[in-house]
Amino acid sequence: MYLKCTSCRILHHCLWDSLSRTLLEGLLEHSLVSTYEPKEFIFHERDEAYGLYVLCQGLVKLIKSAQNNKQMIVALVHPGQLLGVTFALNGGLFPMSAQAVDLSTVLFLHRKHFDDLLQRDPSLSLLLLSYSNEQLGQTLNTLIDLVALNVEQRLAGALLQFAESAANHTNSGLVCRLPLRRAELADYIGTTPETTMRVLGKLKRENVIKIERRMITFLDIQRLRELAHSA
Amino acid sequence: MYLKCTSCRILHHCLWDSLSRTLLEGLLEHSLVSTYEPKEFIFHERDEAYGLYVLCQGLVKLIKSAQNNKQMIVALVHPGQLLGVTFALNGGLFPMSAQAVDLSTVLFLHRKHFDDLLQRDPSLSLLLLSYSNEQLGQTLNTLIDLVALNVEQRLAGALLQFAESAANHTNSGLVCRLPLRRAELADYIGTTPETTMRVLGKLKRENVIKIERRMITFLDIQRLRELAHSA
DNA sequence: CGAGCGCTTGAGCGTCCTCAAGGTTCGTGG
DNA sequence: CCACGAACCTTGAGGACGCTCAAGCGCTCG
Repeated sequence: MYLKCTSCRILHHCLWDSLSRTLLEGLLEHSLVSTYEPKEFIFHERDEAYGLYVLCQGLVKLIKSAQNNKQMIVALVHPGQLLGVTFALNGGLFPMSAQAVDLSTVLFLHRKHFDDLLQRDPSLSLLLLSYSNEQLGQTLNTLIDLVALNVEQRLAGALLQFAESAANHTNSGLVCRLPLRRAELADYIGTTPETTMRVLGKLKRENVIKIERRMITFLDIQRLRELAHSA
Repeated sequence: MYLKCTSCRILHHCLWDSLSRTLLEGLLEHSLVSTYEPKEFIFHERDEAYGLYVLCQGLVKLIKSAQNNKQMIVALVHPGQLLGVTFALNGGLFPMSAQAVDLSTVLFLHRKHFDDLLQRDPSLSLLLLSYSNEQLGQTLNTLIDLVALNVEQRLAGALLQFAESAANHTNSGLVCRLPLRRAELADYIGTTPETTMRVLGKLKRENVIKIERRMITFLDIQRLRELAHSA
């Protein structure tokens, strides 16, 4: 289900701010848009990287799997961000899979058009380089958190991320929709659903958070920060 | 202690194979060389990245630290490889520290000269991009190993790396020098020195390896592969 | 209204960490 | 050349954190 996307506004923001107008329009002209249902894969680990993906709407998780049917959510991708960074250039393979969490609209640019753009504006590759480095830095943070922090600290950290990205104030505190299900949350912080539940339960009992369905209320965000950062 | 390095041969290999001769010579002309004793730092986490580093001789570890004086060896850098990838371009901060393991010779290229090179040959940035992606892929592998594998599997994997990179055949099996001390080995596979010792002891008792001082003999490398890959 | 999936909680146990102590190697200076 | 201290290596005992397996409940959607 491919459509031309000439009216997509998301590209005018975020990463692409520093690009020239001609580049942006070239991107809009040659790229293809498709939508993905929740749990649908955009690409799989070890797929050949035929091009570049940009998320327009929705939420996508990047996951890496191991043999023993364990997996880890390596990153969450928000609208305006790239998927699969630039493995497309190597003609290489994706090191992880991309799977829609919510209904998502994704823009795809084939490698050949991408190469054209790079020819026209060499500064594009520098932008991508800084993006790739950003990704690397994020992954290193995930890595060190995994060895140095316990589950409660990691969970607190993840919840704080959600709070910062999409929370609304109400009279009882910050409120936002949990973007991930319990099992996904577990994969995100590198633990099991059961352990995630137990720690969530502890936070609820201590009146740090409140959860109803997919909505989470941050009753004591200061306490949550203490839990995330201290020993 | 800076010296001009016009005779360094290492740059003619490895990463730089695909660069033009003029670029290579520009690199040799403008870069500075210094040597580092074991345990000496080349740069620290959160340092401003003033330029690019290339390892000519020796061995360097990239480490990331957490509050609770835990740390993790994020990568080992061998001669011909880059340190700190290209955080230099952002004018950003290093996300990890670089510390010499063995006596090491390191080439430094200031950002301003690096920018000149990028101007002259835009394909350089693509090369760096693929290098950065390679790093990211490696880090993702470390990450998934950490959540999906136990200590024995990770240790077996690390030992196999050493065997592949620098082993000599003898009549009793493959032999090589362990590049890391016990505590470093522990930081490399994300555990404690004590646990590392216990698993090493188990492997010795089972006649999979033999260790004397810093020399390790691989008595049954096939068994080691089984331990690394299976559940 | 029923089936399936997601959520929640419990019991038991295994892996790995912590703390502690003793032995060995290495470097340095007398 | 030897002696000493420091860093490193090695092993033990004990315990905590988080995983596994299992079961019941609730929501949601066909």
